[in-house]
Amino acid sequence: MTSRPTIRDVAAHAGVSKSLVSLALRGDPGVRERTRERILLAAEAIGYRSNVLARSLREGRTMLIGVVISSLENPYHTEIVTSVEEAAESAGLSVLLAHGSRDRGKLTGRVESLLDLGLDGLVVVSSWVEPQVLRRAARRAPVVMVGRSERPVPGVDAVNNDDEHGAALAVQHLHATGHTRIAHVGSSYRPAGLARRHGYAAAMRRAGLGAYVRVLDAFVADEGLGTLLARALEDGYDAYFARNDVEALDLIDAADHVAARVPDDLAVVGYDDSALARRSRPRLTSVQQRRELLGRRAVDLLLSRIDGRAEDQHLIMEPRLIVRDSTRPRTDPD
Amino acid sequence: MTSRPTIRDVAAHAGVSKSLVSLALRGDPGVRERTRERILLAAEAIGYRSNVLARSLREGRTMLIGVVISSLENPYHTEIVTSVEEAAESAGLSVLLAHGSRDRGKLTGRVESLLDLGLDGLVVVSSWVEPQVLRRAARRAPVVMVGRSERPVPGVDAVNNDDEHGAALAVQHLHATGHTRIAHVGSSYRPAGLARRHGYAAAMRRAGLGAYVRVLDAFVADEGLGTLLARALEDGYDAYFARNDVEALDLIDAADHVAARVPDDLAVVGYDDSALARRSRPRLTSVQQRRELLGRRAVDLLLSRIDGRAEDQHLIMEPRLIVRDSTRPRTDPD
DNA sequence: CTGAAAGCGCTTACAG
DNA sequence: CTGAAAGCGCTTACAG
Repeated sequence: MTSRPTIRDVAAHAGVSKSLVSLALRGDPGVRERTRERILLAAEAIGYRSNVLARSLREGRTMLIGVVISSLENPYHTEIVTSVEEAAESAGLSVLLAHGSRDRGKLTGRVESLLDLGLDGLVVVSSWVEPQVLRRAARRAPVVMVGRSERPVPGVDAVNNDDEHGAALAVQHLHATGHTRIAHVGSSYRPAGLARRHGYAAAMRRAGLGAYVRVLDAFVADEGLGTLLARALEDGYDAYFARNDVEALDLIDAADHVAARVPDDLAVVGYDDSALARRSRPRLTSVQQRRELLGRRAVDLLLSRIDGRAEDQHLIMEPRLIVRDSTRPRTDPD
Repeated sequence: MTSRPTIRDVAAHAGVSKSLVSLALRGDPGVRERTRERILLAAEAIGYRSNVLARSLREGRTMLIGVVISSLENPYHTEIVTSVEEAAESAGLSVLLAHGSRDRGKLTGRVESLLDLGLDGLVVVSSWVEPQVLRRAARRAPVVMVGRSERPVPGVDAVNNDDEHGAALAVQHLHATGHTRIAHVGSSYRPAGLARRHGYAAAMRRAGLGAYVRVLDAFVADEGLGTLLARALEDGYDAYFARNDVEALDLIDAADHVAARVPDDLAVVGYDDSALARRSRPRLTSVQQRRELLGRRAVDLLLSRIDGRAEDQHLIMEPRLIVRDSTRPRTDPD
């Protein structure tokens, strides 16, 4: 709280010049070991900490990257944040986190203010950031999009989960465990939701189940999920692939209300393999995105861009299926 | 990405001096309106953005505060973060968020690196930050602790939830809905957990139920919660107050395994009123901490400390009980 | 109302 | 190996 000691104070305390202190602190080989030690001790003694602002101003880079997420309430996103942080840390970068509390305008504001800080790069883990905001941002610093944006933005790198394939994994699993009437639960028209829906329909057709394609979309139907489910059950649909874990749990809840049991009466597959999936009853079979990889790759892209790469790069990561209790075990042919 | 325009570029473009640009940008009344407009237009035209680093270096304050949380996975904490942000924003401060992913050493590191950035203040929403780290931090910038730290730290302000009272609310509610054998579920020896346990025991005694005080502590007992619950049910315990929502849901899960129904066979009260409480089955009765207030007060404390307040301040906020389906409705005397 | 100057704390050539 | 100097981009007195 009392005014912070500077390099000049260290110099005075160690009886050397200002610049020598700087050299010693950053381990320049041209400083005699004994001198260096004396300086380090002096710094320690007066509680000196390098002023990051001043250094950044001088160096022209901050060693800071920003991460933007829509909301802290989405565990899938926060896990990606953690993996970005780990990768950043091992590259010597610190991470500043900003979120928009599900508010698009606020999100834009947070992006701008992060950039005003003079970040070295930005990782966006939110499909809600508008393309033109991304575009503008990319003119100020390298930007990597994790997940889909509303549309591809030139100048912005991306690392994506293969949502079509994730949906296919779910459909294949349900099919292999004896189901044919497999419905999709999803009321989102965001990029990821759409990709999963398309992936579902395509996988159904590939499995020869095109005739059974059915989407429970509470938004379009303007009916409760419970009503939609009851009707689907009547029609013999005993398997459901939900757009994410939350919708999967909502479905299980609805099933409970009509006394249908999971997985005996209906099988359910979620998406995201979130903490919810692991702790729900029954534990949820779910498509898992490789979060730790997504984060690491995002930082890689940032670093190579900072190093001067000019062309855009888009990475696609393959998800995998985690089987738990909300679907039947695989039926061995006998 | 091309080198950022500076105040000097704006000056050249508008045909005025560097300092005039600065004055105009910050709305100094001594600049003629027409001139100011011309300068603003010039800034706009060349895409000028003030360099926050340079300004902070000059001004000696960053208008940035840091918020530290243990982990992004705790929704109770992230909601406080959001409320801190809102309060900070209306005071013209930006928030930098750091978390420790449940790792104590990492948490310390994050605190240090935030402070190295020259923050104007720090809000700590984690009981895991060590007292000596808090102490050291408080010498560098104002620090406010939200929630309990392991012990009070001189120089650090605090805003707390009244956990003893929260526990009492739970006990009173269970008692008022016809229960007398009320057990506590909690295996945490962190500050908040201890306070809730003490509050529970005290409230039981005040209600004349001291003889029924019983704690299901899977950690000390070194037995599964299921076993502890089964035994308690045998002993007639039909009401449970859990240290937090997660433990409450674990209990409901355990009850399910022994085919005991909530709230018919046993009533359950959680703590935190997290998103989990709202979406579980049955919806959980839970003690709610006033998150939005906690955040606002924390920022108030920071601001008054920045303004020079010297003495420490500790605020205590009262929680309230949110009644849902995991406890019986209040029994009207008839 | 306007311009030249100093300085925030740091790092990096550049002479010694 | 060491010291004096310039400059990162900004703001604020201080003269005009």
